Amino acid sequence: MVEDVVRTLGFLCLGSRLRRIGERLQADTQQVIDEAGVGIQAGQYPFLAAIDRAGPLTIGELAQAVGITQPGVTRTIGQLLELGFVDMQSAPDDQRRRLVSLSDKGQELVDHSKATIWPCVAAAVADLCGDLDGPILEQLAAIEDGLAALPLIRRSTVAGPHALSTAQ
Amino acid sequence: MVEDVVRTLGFLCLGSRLRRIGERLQADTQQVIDEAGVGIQAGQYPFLAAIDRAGPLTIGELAQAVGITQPGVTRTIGQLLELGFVDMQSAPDDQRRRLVSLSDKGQELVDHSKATIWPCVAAAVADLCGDLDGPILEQLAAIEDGLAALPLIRRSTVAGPHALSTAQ
DNA sequence: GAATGTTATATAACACGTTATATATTTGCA
DNA sequence: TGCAAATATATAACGTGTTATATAACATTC
Repeated sequence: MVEDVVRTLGFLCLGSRLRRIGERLQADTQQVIDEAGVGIQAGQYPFLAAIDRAGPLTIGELAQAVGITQPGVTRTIGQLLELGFVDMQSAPDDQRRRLVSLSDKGQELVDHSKATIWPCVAAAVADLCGDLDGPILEQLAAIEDGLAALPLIRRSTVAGPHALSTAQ
Repeated sequence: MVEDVVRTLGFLCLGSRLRRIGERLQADTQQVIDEAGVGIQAGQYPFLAAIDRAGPLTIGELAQAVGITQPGVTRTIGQLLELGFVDMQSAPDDQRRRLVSLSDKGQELVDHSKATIWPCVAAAVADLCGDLDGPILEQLAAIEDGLAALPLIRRSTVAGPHALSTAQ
């Protein structure tokens, strides 16, 4: 077995390491979402949550809210438009701004998710790292080891269309 | 100003958040590398470091060492081959395996980096988060705030070809 | 020892972030 | 008023991760 250099190098590779763990966590979260039978990508949720919390937002405001650049927002909102979860219209006072709002279908998805998937994911992640403390490198090691020992989806129980096949 | 939903949602968006911080850290690290006049990508360093530490490694071993999937390794090693930092040859006993080793130029780069860039990056990251403690969400908030207050490159001092322009 | 399965790497297609730049609208000032 | 600058979004090109699959070499089994 080859040593994990990214872990060994510590602070020097912290960027790579955070990315790597984030990708792993998002992939695991995606499993929970798929399990619940919701046809959406994990990375699209923050956009819907932002609009749900703040009301209709422009592309630029969404970029601030979600913390990515404007072209990334434009693309993801394009997908959510295709999927019918959001609507977009020009702001009446400024034709450059596009106001993005939740469609009925989008609001339903958010309401359903708030009641089922989101608490489960949050609880599973909290189970993974909620009690951790101490230096960040040690916590990250614990998170990686924890995910290897028991993936996120095994730490959550979502009631959904496929619940029977996964309930233990 | 719009609220940062990814931060607000806490454990629910931890994956997105780790990715986002990791990307930011890597981009900041890239600035330090560029400043030092080394023509390499931040994400390529762990590959060189792995071979430096363990000796020649196969594609599969590199995937383990760096913690990404095999196609990702194949691509990055292709780039490092183009750049002349590594050599690749089939293993004598098993023609399927490709042994990747540091070229003279690659070994020089690693030796130089070990003496200059790497300690600076590690020190800058340690300055950012070395003294942190407590729950991970709080530490992540401190890291994001810290980067916004003083980017990584302002926390490091690299002696390099452009040192004059950046020394304070 | 030829067929079959397994393993290691390469390639293709895609996801989703970035930077750089184009376009459309609004703002501000001579 | 009309034109230059600023702002908001869209688009293009790229980086780097993923999964799925193809290919080549080795291992096994009858």
